[in-house]
Amino acid sequence: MPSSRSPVDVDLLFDQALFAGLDPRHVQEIARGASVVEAKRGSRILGRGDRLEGLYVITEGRLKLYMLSCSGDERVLRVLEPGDSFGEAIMFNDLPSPVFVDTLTAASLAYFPRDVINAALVRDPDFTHTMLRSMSALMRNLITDLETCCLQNALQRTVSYLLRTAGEAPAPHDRIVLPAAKAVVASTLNISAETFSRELHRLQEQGLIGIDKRTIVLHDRKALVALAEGGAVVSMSGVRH
Amino acid sequence: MPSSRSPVDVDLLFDQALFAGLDPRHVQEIARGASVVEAKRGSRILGRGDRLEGLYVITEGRLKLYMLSCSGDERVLRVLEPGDSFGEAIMFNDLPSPVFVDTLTAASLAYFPRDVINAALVRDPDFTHTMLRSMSALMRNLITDLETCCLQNALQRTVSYLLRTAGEAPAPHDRIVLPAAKAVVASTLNISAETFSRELHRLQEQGLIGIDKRTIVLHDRKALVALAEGGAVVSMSGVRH
DNA sequence: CTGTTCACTTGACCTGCATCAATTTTTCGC
DNA sequence: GCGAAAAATTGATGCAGGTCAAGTGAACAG
Repeated sequence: MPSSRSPVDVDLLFDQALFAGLDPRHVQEIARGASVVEAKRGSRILGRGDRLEGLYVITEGRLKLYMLSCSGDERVLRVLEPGDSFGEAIMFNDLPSPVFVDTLTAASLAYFPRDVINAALVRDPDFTHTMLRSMSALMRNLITDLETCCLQNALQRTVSYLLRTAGEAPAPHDRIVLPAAKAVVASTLNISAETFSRELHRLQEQGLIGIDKRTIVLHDRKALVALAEGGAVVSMSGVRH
Repeated sequence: MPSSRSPVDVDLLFDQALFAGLDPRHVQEIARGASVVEAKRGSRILGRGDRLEGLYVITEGRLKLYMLSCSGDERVLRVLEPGDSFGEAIMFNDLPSPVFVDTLTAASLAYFPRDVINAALVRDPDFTHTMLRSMSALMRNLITDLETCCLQNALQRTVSYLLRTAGEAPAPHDRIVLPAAKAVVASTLNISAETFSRELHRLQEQGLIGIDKRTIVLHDRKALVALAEGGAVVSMSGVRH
């Protein structure tokens, strides 16, 4: 694994969710024990079966966190972006990783050894809470994933994804840029790239969205919400056939 | 929700995973803030959308943690048994619950208000670590669930479940008793009760397992492992047809 | 013991989506 | 700007597993 001992830029850490709002002196202390990892596009950062003695926070670039079936097909769980972290679960219970993490683009990560994290947990109750909240959010996401992939059909999954992605920011946006190739996003939704493409274009035909490469514009939120909840399209001109 | 202010039996708590190995005085302190909840079979303990100001530890009985699709079909995520807990994720990030929890049998639970947990976290770093490890284990389970339901077919899911359930104890056993009705277990595996039944009986025909009501005996671990990994049955007499 | 209800099994059928295959479009190195 | 590789689209086909339906066995109240 490409690694470096160059110190972590403390200012950079303040921006990251895990450290936001903490006592600057504590963050400084944590930063002292961290190191920077630079990786070029397509590198494996973590493999199934690997053990991990710390956790990573992404400061730049994009990675995919995924599983492989024995027959070799890949299921992407999540596209990781700056501010996201991974490795908590593996680090805390000291078991081999069940997932792979590869870079999708050149990326730079901050690595925090277990001891540094543990020391910070003892030192700073705020950090403990942030960590617990962060892990709670991850669990919630996993549950949403399960819900998506067990209780919804391909159309609903596609629409839910669009709404979720659009609605995340404090101010919900109507313009989405897919964080990766359509095939990767499709895998996240546990559908084939072909089906994903078909569903998107069906939505476009119905006038509910606009597609331009990886940018998608929502034209009719109300109708989309109805679709996600299992209703048929009623509004506007489109009819499901 | 049925509730009671009767004090929690401290000795009972020592047995629970979340409190095992902790300083008895700290456990005592936690117990002081807890209350007992008794519920009869079929009660709703937690509903989707509910907020939760604490977490539950099961001391007796069995519960199902599940989701509902908008069309009303149910997907059981986990059957909870004594020693298991739920509510952490909801409590820590203070968002409405995405899941339901109902009792499958009469049950008794210990309820720990958020403040009690928070105080314990500040007081006792060991508890913090236990909590983090426990949440890590939950995340790992969710990932396993996703893996099961996205990357394996019905046969593999069935076999994986049998092996997982049999292998859990420190000493792996060959005799499994299903924790609930077959339909509930099937839902856990995200397959229909009918398919689950068919797969089990196919395994029986091949001599790999024995079925007696809710008790299942593994006859040929090696062959089962091979099946779970996607290979065909080679050993013994059985041939997949 | 008897009727009723629930759990489970088994068969027949059907559909949503994966898969395969063939283009077309976009991206990107040079 | 050109050519090759990667990404995306679109059509045709097949099948795993869901659904429906009927039947059997087990559990349980009275």
